[in-house]
Amino acid sequence: MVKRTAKLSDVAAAAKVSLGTASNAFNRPELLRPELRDLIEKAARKLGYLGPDPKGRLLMGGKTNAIGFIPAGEMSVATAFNSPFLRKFLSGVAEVCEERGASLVVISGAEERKDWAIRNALVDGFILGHAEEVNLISVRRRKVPFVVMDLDAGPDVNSVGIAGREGARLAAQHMLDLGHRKFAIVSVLRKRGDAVWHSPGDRERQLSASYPLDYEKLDGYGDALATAGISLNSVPILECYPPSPWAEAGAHVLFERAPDATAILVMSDTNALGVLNVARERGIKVPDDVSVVGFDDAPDAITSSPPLTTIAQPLVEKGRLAANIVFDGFHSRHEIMPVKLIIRASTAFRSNA
Amino acid sequence: MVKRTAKLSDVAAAAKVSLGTASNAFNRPELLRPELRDLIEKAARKLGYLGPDPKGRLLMGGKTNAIGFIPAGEMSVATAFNSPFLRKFLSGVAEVCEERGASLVVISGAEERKDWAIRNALVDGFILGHAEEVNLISVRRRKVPFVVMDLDAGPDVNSVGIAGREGARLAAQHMLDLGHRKFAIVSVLRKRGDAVWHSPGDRERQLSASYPLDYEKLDGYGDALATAGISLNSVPILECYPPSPWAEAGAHVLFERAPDATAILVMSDTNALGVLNVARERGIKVPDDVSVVGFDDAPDAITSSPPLTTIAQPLVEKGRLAANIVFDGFHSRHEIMPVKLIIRASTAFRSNA
DNA sequence: GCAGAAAATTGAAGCGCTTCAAAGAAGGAA
DNA sequence: TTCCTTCTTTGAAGCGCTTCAATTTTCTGC
Repeated sequence: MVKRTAKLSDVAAAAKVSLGTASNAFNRPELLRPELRDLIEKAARKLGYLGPDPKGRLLMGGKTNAIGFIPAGEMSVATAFNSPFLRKFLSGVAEVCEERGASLVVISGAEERKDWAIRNALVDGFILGHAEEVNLISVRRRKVPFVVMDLDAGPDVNSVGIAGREGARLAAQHMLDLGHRKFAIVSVLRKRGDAVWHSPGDRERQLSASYPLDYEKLDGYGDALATAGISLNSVPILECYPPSPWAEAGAHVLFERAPDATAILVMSDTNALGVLNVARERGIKVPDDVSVVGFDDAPDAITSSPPLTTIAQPLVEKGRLAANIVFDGFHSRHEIMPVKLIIRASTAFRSNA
Repeated sequence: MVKRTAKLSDVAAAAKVSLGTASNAFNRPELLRPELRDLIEKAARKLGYLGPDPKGRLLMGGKTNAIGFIPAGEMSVATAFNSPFLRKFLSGVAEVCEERGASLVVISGAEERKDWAIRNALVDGFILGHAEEVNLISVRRRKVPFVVMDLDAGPDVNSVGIAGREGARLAAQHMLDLGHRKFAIVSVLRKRGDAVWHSPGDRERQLSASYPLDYEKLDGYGDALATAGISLNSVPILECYPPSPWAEAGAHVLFERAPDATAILVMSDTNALGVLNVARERGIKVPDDVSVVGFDDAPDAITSSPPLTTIAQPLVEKGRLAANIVFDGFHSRHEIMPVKLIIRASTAFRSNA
């Protein structure tokens, strides 16, 4: 005899009150006479009833009191937690969740399972790390508010991005101001894999696995270089997957194939830190021999050696904004957050060449 | 005229099939004749029906396919994401979630709201960062599997801990082996606030806001020191809240009040890194003037300068184990994970005093 | 002690879906 | 043609709770 766990109706019966009253006893106790409340509580205790099951409540048009975060592309949640960039972003999201008394659901699972998870996640809205086609479709079906990060996915889709082109322009301009003329770019490879090298000169160069934001940054670098008469097309580009040890492997490729570059423009701090480490390893002095400028201002950009010059984006604020948009149920907000150049110690005047 | 969003029964009606069949069309399509299935799909499309609402399914005894993580005590989720310790632990948890196709819910909210969140979280189980009385009660009510970290909360409660006493013993013994005889201990203050200083000599010394694990470590230090005839009671203890800038503030207190200590035993790497930073700032050379040993082997222990000697605990494995215990629905497992001494560069032979 | 207002309780109708025993159809063997 | 399988589809019973209009009880003031 498996005795089912007691439910609200059992308690109501035991206390000889109606189901509605029993419900109120737990949710709006101020509505009933104290003595009745006691009676019900007593009955509940006797039956081992532990309060309303959230599953029941939910159905009645209830909120789940949680929002979901979907990491971009094939990124695993474990990777996400380890990314300084996402960590800071997520703390912004978490702050808002906390303020609103909601929980944060990190959706995991690769490919098909992820899609299933999106369709079934018990959340009131989503933050998409980036909009993959598939996910976007599934998210749309849910008919809940959502926001896409770093990508304009259409006028009817909330998005929060940054002034990527402007940021990149600032980074490159900074290098130009320091007298640099020999550049190399490290772009972000958005899927796990070996770094991809793009030699200068090929007008049709296409990055292999990049996001729109990465192209924006490329344009921004180009904007600045153009003012000095340098064609973006003459600059080599390395696409590199940021997590360790890919960043380091990529950095080695970089130093081997572009040994004469004195200014390295990196689209992500994680990659930039990899460059710094490998430079040290190879006896290349930063910033004496080579200057490096990153992007994002991840938390460890400040503690690296040397501390990294980078383009800061307001990561925590970005997370907060995204979360608030979802909680407030907006439907077509497009926010672009400002960026700024943070000069630390990884850039210096070009040494006399 | 607000037109309610279509539900499964509408689809069934439109396709002139029973509710049950409609349900199967979406969940076990192989059960129906292909043509019927098409019919239903067509009807669904026409009505703008986007597939079964997870809320409905849930009620039918369904799993939520998610487990919840409850940060210890008053720690905010934002803080949790920024703690190197928890980050690594959580990536272990996330790995398992991913393998099992489940999501990870990070429960937030302070005090009362948190309790509400626990009672209402849509999860199949919990991992408790630490067992606070209140939370434990609420978690219990949920009648779902859960596991408590770093604390034995009773025989019927799953727990995953580490060999804290042994680890601390190793740390202190290492210092003894290096010839140190003047110690200071930095313990973990488990609530936000200024560091608390405990002078040596008071036999009744009670830490003010510490967890059982912290006392275990204290015992471990004591075990080792005893072998050298040093009484734990003669060693000053600083209790310090680990996040920045408290760690640094605490470290200043430490150096002011225990200027003659040459060996600092720190119960958390986060605090140890604070000590390292402040030492540098004050011109104290580590490990030449002072040796420091941490605990946890947080990710940044390896990149600090100098790299931190510490007691490693298998954080990722710990997260994995905890998650698996919850998913597998165990009820009284008590696991203790091993620790080991990792010698890096923050400890050295005592300089001739 | 009574009418009317205020407070407390009830009951029934869902919320949207899954499940499962049972009924119905279609197909084969005799 | 009839009986027995096997494959499909149905129907009804929940899952556990909330809500709200309607009803009943209790309280006020005179």
